Amino acid sequence: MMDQERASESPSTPTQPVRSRWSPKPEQILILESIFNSGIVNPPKDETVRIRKMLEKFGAVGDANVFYWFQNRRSRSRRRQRQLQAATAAAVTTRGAEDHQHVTTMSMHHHHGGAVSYSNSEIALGYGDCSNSSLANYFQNGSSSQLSSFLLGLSSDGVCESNNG
Amino acid sequence: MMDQERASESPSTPTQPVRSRWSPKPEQILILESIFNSGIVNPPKDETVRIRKMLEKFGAVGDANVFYWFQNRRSRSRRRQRQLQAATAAAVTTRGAEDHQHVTTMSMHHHHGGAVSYSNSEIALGYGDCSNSSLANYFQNGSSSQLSSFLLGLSSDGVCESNNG
DNA sequence: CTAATATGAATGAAGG
DNA sequence: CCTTCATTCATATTAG
Repeated sequence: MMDQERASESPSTPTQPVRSRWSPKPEQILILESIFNSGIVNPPKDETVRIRKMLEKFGAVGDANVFYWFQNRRSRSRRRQRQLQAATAAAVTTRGAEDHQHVTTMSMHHHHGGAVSYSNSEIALGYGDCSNSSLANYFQNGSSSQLSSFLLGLSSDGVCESNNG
Repeated sequence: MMDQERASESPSTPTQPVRSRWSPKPEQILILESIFNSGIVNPPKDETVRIRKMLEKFGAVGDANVFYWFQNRRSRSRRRQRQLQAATAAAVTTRGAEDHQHVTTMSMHHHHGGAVSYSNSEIALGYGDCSNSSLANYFQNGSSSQLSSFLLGLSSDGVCESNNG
């Protein structure tokens, strides 16, 4: 379908284990999530290329990888959102029943979904991006200064910022 | 993929350790496997919800859990069959070659062949479903009558049935 | 205690 | 956009 490109790690390098699929580096993940949280959830082709070039500084990556990443990100963020809303609704519905409540709602074989305007609505919710486990201490060693530069250039809309006084 | 409802046991009960991930009860496993062996290996959303509701009678479970279960089931059933097939093929191919060949199972990213509907074709092979160890004696105590009702309602297509004289 | 295994969950990639 | 598949990660359980 949308055969954009292919990012091939160098399988010829025995120094690193061959990966059949792209594994985004922590820095790359940070960049991608930052962009996504900045409101750019569906970057056009041009933007995708720019992003890819940025990511390439931290490891091999192709336009397709970036494209897939955003596509999956959108899809899964939406799914989470729907699930949470459904769960909340169900919780309200089940008032009075102390027994089991069924958290129904899940998007599966429901062919056709309907074009929706996915703007920066569901973003900035704290389902865990900033305090991303090992990601935190990863940069404690000061591995990449370029990353910091990039991150600082982003609009701090809902982007990870320490609210520590 | 989609989010999961984190169906946890009651963390308030110190008698049992909290489970970070869903652990299907024996009855639930029986139901799931029965459904799977009935030919429903990829239940649509509606069916998934129904299944989840059924499972909920035996313990907390979410749609996502059911979805994951079927996904993993399909994937692993296939993988095992593929592995067996590969082993057989290799055995035939290596006739005359005294060299030692170890079933490396390396498939690479060689997208699927074309099979879509996995009905009761690969099922009924004896990798252990019916004679499911502890599952058998579990129900010897007559824990759930509802389960029996359900199991009897299934089409005995290739489902576990005692082939006694 | 550590290694191996089983399996629930997460994610990259692809098809439609 | 949606679903689905293959692979991988994480953890629970079991074997040594």
